[in-house]
Amino acid sequence: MDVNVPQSSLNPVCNRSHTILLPTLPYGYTKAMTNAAAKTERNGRLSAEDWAQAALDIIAEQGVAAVAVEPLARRLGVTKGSFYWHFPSRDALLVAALERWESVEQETVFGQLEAVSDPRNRLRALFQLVAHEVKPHKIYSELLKALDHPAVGQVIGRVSQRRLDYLSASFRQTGLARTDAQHRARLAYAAYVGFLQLRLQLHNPRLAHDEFEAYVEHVMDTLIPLVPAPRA
Amino acid sequence: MDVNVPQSSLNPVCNRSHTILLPTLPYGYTKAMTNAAAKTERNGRLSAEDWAQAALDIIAEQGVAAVAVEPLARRLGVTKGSFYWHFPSRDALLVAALERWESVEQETVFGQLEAVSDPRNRLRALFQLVAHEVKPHKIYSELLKALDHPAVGQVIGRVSQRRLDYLSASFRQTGLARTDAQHRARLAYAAYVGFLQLRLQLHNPRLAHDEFEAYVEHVMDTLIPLVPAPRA
DNA sequence: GCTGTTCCATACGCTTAAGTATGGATAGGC
DNA sequence: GCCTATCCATACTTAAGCGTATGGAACAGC
Repeated sequence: MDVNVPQSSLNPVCNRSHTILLPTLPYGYTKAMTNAAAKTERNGRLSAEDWAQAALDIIAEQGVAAVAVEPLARRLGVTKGSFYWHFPSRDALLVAALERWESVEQETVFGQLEAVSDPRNRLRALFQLVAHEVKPHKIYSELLKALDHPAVGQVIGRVSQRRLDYLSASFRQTGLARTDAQHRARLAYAAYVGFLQLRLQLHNPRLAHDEFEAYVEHVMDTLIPLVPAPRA
Repeated sequence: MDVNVPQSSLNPVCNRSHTILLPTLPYGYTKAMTNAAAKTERNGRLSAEDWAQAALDIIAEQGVAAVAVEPLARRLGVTKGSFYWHFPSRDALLVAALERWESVEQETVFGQLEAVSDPRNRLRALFQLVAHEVKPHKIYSELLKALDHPAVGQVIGRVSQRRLDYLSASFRQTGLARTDAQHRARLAYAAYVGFLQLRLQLHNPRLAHDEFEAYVEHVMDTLIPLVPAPRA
């Protein structure tokens, strides 16, 4: 019936290790990615982590809806017979991918800011970080679009709450009253989320570089309070 | 082969007029909706506008991806034989729905604010409007999630630009310099978009009413500039 | 070098949705 | 009352994608 030659007989290993290395790394998964790639380099087998990482790559590129078993299998150079050995269902893969993302999300965004002691400078550093590293927030942006899915909603809820708490604490340290700090944190975070949505596909005139820098400066000046009492 | 009784022989007209009236109106389409309902009441036929409106309803409820021909046909009490008489493809329906939305979007949000002359009060009224009427912005929020689709991107681009211009002009009238007004408009609009995303599914503790009002007040105090020179 | 576990290919059935073809129903003009 | 344009139902075909069943390849341990 099938006159096609099975592709595994054409290139047994090189194919999948090729397709796994091709896509640019979405972000801080370098360590885990190296492990996966090394594992894939050693032998042609895949692990559940490889599938979860591939799912995250697809999410970053095409959104949660694009996490489909057969396309992912093609991308990894295998068939879905492989997938259903590692996972019982497509939903289980999504959950695993979300867990993987949540576990490494912490240190990638907020971790490198703990060195800055002054809260105002820390907030400024955070704003600059967010403004210029778009790729890291691609997954988060796509997950926001898929909040309808219950598993996504739970993860996003936890992550957003942690980030809001972090922001709130930083604003509190700048001298704001507690409720003001909470409200300011909400406002800043909403601006962040909206920025993600509006930037990624709405950059038609593609905001000139200098103008964008001025915008970020304006945001920081507007949202980060001045010193409470200069104590001259 | 098919032992099922054709549903059209069960209730030839009542069915579709029933399903068309059941869903709560998403927002200001009452006039057009009444026309459609009346037309559907007169005879059992549908128009292209009925299909476009049904598509908008589905978008508001379940997002752009849920705009599918057969589910919509079931909802309207017809089969897809009807659809493909009015539209050549599913994509054409989407485009028609987007055009319909864009054409009525103007006056529903910004139209009722032209009475307020003072720019600060107008901005405050706008913020209050946006904060408390969530349903009208449901479609916009869903369209934001579907920016990948080119047709959606174009419409959202135009609408967002108009809104940004409106905001920018209002901020300009409060005394801000032109670039500051543009940046403030961007910031306010990003906060609006992020608010939409975070509110709809992220209201786990469901922000107490009073706390939410205080938040809105905080946002207005933060983003709306004070009078430039009180001229006492 | 044999065995059992691990991983994967192939082939299948099921479901949903897009689109096409064609004939039937209905309304309105005359 | 007939006739034509308008609107819709039915019955296909095609394409994806999820999930299952089963046999085969590859590797580890001994």
